[in-house]
Amino acid sequence: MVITRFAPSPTGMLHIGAVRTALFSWLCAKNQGGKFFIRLEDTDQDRYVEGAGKQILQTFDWLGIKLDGGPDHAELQTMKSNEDYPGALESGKVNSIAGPFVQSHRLDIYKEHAEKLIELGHAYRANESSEELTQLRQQAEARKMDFRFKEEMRLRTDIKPDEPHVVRLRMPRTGQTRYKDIVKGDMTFENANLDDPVLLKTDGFATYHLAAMVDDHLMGVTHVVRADEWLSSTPKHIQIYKAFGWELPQFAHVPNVLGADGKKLSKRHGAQSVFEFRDAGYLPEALINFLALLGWAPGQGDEQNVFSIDELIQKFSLDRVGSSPAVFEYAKLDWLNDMHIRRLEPEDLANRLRPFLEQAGTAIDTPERFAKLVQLVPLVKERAKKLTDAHDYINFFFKDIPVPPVEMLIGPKMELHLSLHALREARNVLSGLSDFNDDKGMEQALRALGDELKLKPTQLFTIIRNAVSGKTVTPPLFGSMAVLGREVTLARVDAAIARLMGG
RNA sequence: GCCCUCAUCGUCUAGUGGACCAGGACGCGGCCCUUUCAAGGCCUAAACACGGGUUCGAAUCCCGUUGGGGGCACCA
Repeated sequence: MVITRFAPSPTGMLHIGAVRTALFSWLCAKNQGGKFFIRLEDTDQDRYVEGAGKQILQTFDWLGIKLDGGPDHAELQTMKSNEDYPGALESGKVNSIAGPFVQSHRLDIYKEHAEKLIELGHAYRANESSEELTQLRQQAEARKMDFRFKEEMRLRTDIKPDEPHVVRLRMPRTGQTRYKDIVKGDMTFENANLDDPVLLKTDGFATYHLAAMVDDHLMGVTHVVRADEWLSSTPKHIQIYKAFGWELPQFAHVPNVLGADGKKLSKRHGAQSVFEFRDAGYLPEALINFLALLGWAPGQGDEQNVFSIDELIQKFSLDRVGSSPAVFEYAKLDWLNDMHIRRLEPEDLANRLRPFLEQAGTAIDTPERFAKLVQLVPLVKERAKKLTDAHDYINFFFKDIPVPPVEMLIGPKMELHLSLHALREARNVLSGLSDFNDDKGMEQALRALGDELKLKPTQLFTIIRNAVSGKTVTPPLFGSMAVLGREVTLARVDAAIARLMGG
């Protein structure tokens, strides 16, 4: 059984690059029919940011990523600040992965394991002050040497368990640590280049190195999928596993996501959190599709670009993840968003559009209005790249429009009186229509009128469009009038005729 | 400074020694279609970072250079 995890620290908004790492981790598990869970790594009390845990859970909710394990209400409520979130799992797990999933709830476990390592001779207690260590490091640097803990520091046994101290891993000083990374390939590290990491801090909290390894082992993680920045500490982690005599998981270090300038993604590159993408009108399906393509491609002659989430799960594999950093570019995201918008069923799209329309000032607050929206959806889905684009196309269906100014009602290369005449004739045709819902019939009739008046389609239709919508850019005219209905359409045409007569 | 790592069109990528004068997608430009805006169809431009090897033959293997990214904490 494949088990993967995403283990962020609640130190702020989940970065879009981190989301991609999480996505790969999740896809890896789901592709194998495995499990995926979230663990909150809140072992650094100083960096903790209130509300971050909640936001992380919310992020996965919005993305539609279901967890097989994660912090539950009880755990969330007892975090440094109450992080409870309605969408959290009831019991912390749905698939028998052992919790708790918040590291501050597992302090005893880490302590116990640190002691075990001391017993085994793979770790030791130390109590140099950070000032002392800083000084030693500076001295080493001054002599252009790499700082290493001295042997006498690594062999102390005089520190009592009850006095303040840290526990450090005693790394091997010779030989190499090797492993095969799923994305980076064969890795070799000279142990001589590595120093002893702190496992347990003076405050009793474990560091990442200890906590994450102990948890991954205890929780049965088979594939450690994490960001590139962990690559160089992997040999330390492998030594921890070895010290315990545990079977090694597979490691996969996924490369960073870069901004358009080739630098690591940061605030000045625009959107950071998925919430910003959500608010900008992106679909979770599109974001996931886009993120998946950042570093992964199906390959083997498969040139598909647009993937549903299920297709991604089916085709994804970690060993096809590239090992070089990828640049985040909005153009393709926008295109994918467009593609995914079109794939949605009308009702589904209408529901997703609703909050954006309401925010833009068009309330969809009655069943009638919603039904109208659903009717409209086919007319706008090809035109909207983002959910925020729809409002401009559809607002004139939901509210009264001011009578357009005279200039707008004069057709291209036409005179006022001719435009007026054309509009009157159009009104006659429209009012004579037996079935106003039949946009094809409507089109036929109006085209016939255009021929009769010796007007180009553009000329006639521009006048009608502007009169009926008050806009120069709209969804297809005939479908629009059909949705607008006979009454409203004719009223607007009449108002336009009156305006032209006045002018 | 030291360690690790990466390098194909502007961007995401396919490519695992001959099938590659390098394929796809986005974007760009053009044409067609067209009631506006889109969409769609067709077409064009656009890349193997550089220098050395190895080999009959290299985008693919090796070495170096350059450039990018990451790491070197009682942070994760």
